[in-house]
Amino acid sequence: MAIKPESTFLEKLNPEQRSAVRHGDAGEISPLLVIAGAGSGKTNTLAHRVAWLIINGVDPRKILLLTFARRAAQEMTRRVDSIITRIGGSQAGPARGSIVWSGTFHSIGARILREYAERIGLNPGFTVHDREDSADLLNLIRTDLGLHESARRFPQKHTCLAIYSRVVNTQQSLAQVLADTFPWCCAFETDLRKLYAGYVGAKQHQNVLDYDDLLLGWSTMLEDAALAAEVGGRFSHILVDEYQDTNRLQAAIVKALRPDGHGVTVVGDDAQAIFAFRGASVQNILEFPERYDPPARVVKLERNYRSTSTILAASNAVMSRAAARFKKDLWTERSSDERPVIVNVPDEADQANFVAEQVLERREAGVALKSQAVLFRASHHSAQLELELARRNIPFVKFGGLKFLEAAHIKDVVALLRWADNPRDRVAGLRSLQLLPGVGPRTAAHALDVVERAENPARALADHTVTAAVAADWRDLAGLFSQLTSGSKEWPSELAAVQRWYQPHLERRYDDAEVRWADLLQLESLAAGYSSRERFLTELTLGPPEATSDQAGMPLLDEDYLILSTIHSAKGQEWNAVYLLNAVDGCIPSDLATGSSDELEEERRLLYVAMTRARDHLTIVVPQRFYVNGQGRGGDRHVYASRTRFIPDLLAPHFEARTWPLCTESIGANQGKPFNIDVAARMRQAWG
DNA sequence: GTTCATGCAGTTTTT
DNA sequence: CTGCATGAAC
Repeated sequence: MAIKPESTFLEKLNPEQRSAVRHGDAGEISPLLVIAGAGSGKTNTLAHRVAWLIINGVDPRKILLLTFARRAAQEMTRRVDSIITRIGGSQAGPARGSIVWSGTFHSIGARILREYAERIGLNPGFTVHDREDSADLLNLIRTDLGLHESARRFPQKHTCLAIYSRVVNTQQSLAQVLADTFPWCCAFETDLRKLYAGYVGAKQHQNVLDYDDLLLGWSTMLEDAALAAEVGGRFSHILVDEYQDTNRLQAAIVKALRPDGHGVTVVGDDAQAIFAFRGASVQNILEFPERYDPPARVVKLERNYRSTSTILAASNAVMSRAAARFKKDLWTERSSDERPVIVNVPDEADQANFVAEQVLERREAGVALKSQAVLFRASHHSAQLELELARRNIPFVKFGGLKFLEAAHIKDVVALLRWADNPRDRVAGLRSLQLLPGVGPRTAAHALDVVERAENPARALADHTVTAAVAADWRDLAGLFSQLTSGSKEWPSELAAVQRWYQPHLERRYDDAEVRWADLLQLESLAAGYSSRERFLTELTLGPPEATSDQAGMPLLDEDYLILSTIHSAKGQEWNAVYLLNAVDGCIPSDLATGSSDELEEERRLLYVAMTRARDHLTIVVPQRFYVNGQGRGGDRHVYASRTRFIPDLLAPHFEARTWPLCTESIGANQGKPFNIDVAARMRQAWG
């Protein structure tokens, strides 16, 4: 059934890739597992498979493409479209349409739940809470239940949420999760159980869902076999990217949509599993083949197109000391004499200097800033570098870490929109009301009690009596709220109205109001890209803009800028030159993650992921001294570090060792030697 | 009831 | 350094 001209578009693929793309052509009904090593053209293969299906007559509306991150989803649809227009367009006929069902598990879950809401006992107008909102709601419940008054200190709201989330995503019991992952919270099991029961009740009462509910609700509705068949029947093909980072709940969803696995393709690399903290289980991919009958066919992509042979050799060497289950031998034809470099620098300040200098040097040599990336384990590791870059006027964009949306002022504005969207959303309401001077938790809570029960929330808010001191501000807010709930204003001018109202509060609350105002303008231009308030709010929580940059806001797209990214956010990407910061024990592996051997193995994979992002140049920076938070109070907060344990001396031949600053002049050369001047003595002399 | 001052504790990675 | 809880002052 394959048509001739189409085969030519597969010619650029290697035999394994081609075989993955064409799986099913001969009528195979088994699912497909593609084990795709780093840089092996995974995205390209998956995109070609989708394109191949479409060109061969599969309705693009019946393809479900689940990816891990939003960025990956967009990239995938873009590539499928481009392949189809380039190759298939002429003979495949027009109006093939694009992939409709493409996104993260969470965003697709939200869509499905909204669509089926009425049939499964949900209110389709639900709003989605992000992690911060969920933690705040948990905190409210915790206070209501009086749990904060326990003799021992109750776990923090974020910890409570993390435990809850893990229970949901791993489908384990609370007791088990506490014992395995949060042993220090075991004593609170009973109270936590109460807390979670209250939390679930509150969410339902307020008509909000958290991230976990999007998966849990989706999975639960599929427990009904008839409904599962109906939903599953909407898709002839289900493709999952980054399968190694799915959790049990997600695996259950895929299985329930297609119990026999026919038409299911999952792609991943067990060596790059780095999201266990989120409940992901590498067992998912390891056990995938046997979970189906007939078992999945396994195709391995082992040819690496990205990195030079030396970078690949070093990365493989790091991984060779791990117990990988799908054995792969990555190889490449890109030979090179340049080994990855390990640079020893005195401390983090030097690290920042060194990287800034190297980056500029490479740019002089013709490598654009955009083709260079600095990677690090934890978001704050780049703090010093960010200062140094700003000082030298080197533009950069940072991925990972604090999101644009997590900034207090953005949350303020969004909270009001969300509250208007769903007046029962208590977290949003409390936040909005407390923006008014003189309104604290008590006043806000009382008002909300009234508003949420009212037939007409806007009216109730306006009629609510408050002390004279806040009456004027209250009236303004109530007026705005009524405008928002009545829908008298179009999107996005609704947002503009909110901003106008918010501006004086912003100026009162923050010293750096100007910088924050610029962010709000940013938000406004972002908002223009969405068709309605509801879409804006949902999509914003499920797929927030990923980058934050310095105060100037995102550099213009045509500008050149350096990439700063956490290793986690760097997944799936590649750059010509990669610098890895803080390759020391305590950072990689993080000293918070050395508890179990599983955690340790994940840290090793993290290093592997970082190293394999590099095409031509890889520089690993090892500061001899680095700053540690919360180390012995009063004592020296710097610690002498040693190179990460994942690169032991044994692996030294794979790297070139360097020290920086190289040839220290004046100051450096004399380091430690006393100069011929005693400043203290001279100062004393000045006074007699 | 709100706000401010104080002290103490925790501090990764993301949908 | 920040966030959170507590208690005292407005």
